[in-house]
Amino acid sequence: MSSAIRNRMQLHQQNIQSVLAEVFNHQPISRIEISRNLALNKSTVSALYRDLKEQGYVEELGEGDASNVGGRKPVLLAINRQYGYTMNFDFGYRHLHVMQNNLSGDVLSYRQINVMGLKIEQILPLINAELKNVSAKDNTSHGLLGISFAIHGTVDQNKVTYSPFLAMDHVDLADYYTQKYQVPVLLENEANVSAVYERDFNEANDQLANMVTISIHRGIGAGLIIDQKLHRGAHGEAGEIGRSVPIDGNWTGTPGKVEDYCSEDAIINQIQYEKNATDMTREDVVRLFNEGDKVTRSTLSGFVKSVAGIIYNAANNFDPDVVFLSCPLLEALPELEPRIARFYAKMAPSILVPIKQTPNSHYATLLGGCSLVTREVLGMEDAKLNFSAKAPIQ
Amino acid sequence: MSSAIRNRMQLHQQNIQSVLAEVFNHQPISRIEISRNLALNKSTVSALYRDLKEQGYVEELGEGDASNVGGRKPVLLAINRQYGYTMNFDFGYRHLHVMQNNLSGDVLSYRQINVMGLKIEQILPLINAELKNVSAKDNTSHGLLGISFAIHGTVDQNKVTYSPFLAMDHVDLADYYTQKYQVPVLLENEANVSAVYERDFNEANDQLANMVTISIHRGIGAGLIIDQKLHRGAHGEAGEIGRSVPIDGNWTGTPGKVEDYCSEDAIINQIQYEKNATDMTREDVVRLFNEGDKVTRSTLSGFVKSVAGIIYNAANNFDPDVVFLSCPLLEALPELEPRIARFYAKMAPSILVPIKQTPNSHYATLLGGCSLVTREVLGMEDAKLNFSAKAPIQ
DNA sequence: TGTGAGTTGGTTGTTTGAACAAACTAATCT
DNA sequence: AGATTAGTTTGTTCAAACAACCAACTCACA
Repeated sequence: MSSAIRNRMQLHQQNIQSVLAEVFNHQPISRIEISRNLALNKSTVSALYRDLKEQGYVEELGEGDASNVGGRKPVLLAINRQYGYTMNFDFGYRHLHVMQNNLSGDVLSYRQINVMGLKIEQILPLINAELKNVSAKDNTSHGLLGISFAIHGTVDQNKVTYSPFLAMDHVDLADYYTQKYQVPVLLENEANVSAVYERDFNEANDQLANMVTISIHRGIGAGLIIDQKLHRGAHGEAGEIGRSVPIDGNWTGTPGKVEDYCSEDAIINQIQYEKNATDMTREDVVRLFNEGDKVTRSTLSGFVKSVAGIIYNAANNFDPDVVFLSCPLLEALPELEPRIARFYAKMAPSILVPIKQTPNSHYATLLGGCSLVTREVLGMEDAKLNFSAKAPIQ
Repeated sequence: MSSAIRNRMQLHQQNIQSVLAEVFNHQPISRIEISRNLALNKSTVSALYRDLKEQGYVEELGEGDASNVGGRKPVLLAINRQYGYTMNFDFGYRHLHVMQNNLSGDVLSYRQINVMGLKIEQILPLINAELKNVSAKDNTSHGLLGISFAIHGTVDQNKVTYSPFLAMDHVDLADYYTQKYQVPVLLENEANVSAVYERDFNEANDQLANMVTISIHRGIGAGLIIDQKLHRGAHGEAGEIGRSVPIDGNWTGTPGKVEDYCSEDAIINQIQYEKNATDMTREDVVRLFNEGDKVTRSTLSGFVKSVAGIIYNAANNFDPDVVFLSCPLLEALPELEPRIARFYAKMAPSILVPIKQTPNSHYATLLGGCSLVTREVLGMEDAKLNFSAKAPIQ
């Protein structure tokens, strides 16, 4: 309760934020419309907007259309796309994904950089070069505003606490880049930013309070949106569903984890093993499947059942409005999705949570990071921001 | 964002609520202390308190001690214990538990009524008699303020959606008692109210934002406190962990659920089966265990391992600050708890979530219901209320 | 033991400032 | 011209902040 607003000054600050959120979510929008949406007097909105404009976050786009029964044309307001930009990174297994976004979340540039087999010490110079390169071309008023990193592992207190595929616990990314650029730097788990993406960039989810994004890459993790907020847990480990063990009444010793049976890695390894092959990739699996290879087909049948079970368990644990799957393998084999849905439907007794795919999972990851760091830049961590509303390019 | 405070009237209302919450949480408390806690001017607090007093929720208890360096004695304020009372029920398997509480959550009376084998139609008259009886003895100013029911099943929209042990989907308790008494009537899942109990009645949990209460009775369910709020899920089914299925890569047909292996019922049935007995109760199991019966000991060893696994999975899913166990069987056999903790510690790689027992689970259930309905009476659903702060009985 | 300085709790009357309301200007339509 | 809508200006409102006060206590010192 100590964060609740109590006096007029705090009320004023919050109302400024509300106006900014309205501009963000409904741009281009007129003052009078904001006034109606927020139930604030139009003169109040005008005053609040003046303050915002002094900060530089917003700008006038020109006049809109007048109502068809006469009346003055409204002046359309929008987020200032020339204010600055954020840089958002995703440490993939094979590629470092890099995205540059403006304050409104529009994609300014996107690049993949091959980092296969590189150590973090070798990747850092590539990141620095990227930042330098973008900075040189920049002509915004405030330049770099913030940086986000999506981590395939767990993050606590803005530090990597577990990173199975890329050793990086000896490098403090947040500290390093905050020192270097004096801007907010944010690390977040990859499943978590995917979940944030669905909340903030997908207009279809506007009214949904609870969402689970199940990310199946080299490991398995879930990003949890609960009551419109990202639930990180006490130590940033909420949604680590890949570590779950079976409870079947008769286990001895250390039981196997979900991840051991149905991560993308586990599936590829199993097929590899049964086919006596080495160095197989996802593309090999997709090819084998499409060629009708029996071993691959049967392994992926098991995968389908397991994923259905994982969805069922997640639905029982969190009871979300919707479950998203973020899985490149499933993206490449879209025919598996209805089979997963069928298996899931068989298990669930009454309530069926809709299952949807998050297309282009790397893009989603980067945009989720963009949302988080943009919020930090604007000081709007808890506001409802809809990044899918795009003002027309001028 | 439409629920955010925007104008002075709403601000005023919220500040009144804040003062009420301060009185509730720190009673007996003086105006000046509230002023300091809320960072509101003392004259403002005085004015807000005057409003509250008109409503009747608060009262003056008399003067407190002056500071030891001199100064006027403070006037101590507290929740008006004579304002009214709430009635809180828990449908146990063998007993209907009934508790009467005042506005501050103090227990005014508690009774168990044998309902073994009765149908809901036969239980309703018993509830009505109880309400009438309490009402006759009452001398508060506003009498009955609200009613809560703890349900061993799922609840959505204040209606029972699933109730395995007591058929009650044909009775609308909320509708019936709201009509009859014109007060708020609240139904809630038993694990959920247990979780609310830990949040609101256990001072030790004051700073903890995330808690999981695992309730192992005839079934298994979890109550989730996430970010200090009860997470019910989209359909009131969050935390139904008893329905989880094992993901082990090779299941066929319908897999068994957690509940089938390690609910109290499952354990009793298994021992019963292996000993060729009938109609065993928890007390029989406890006796057999204490007598050193081999079958019972070995079955409970399996139970211990399963519970450890359930805790581990819950910790991975929700990453809470603490896990509570609410289980009469474990309460009766306290020596099992350290064994559960040991097994859990073996599974968890790094972060160990503390495990605690909720003693006297029926009491906890009733008090959790009391908290929820009291909040509704006061219109303070989302405030942080600490029911463990008790003013001295006058 | 009595008095006065210092301290704290609480009230009263005044000021402040952000939201509001009304009257205004501006710009469109029919 | 009259109706309608967008936005500004000017003055009002009212809840919180403030300042000055009263009430009631402690303690030191005579």
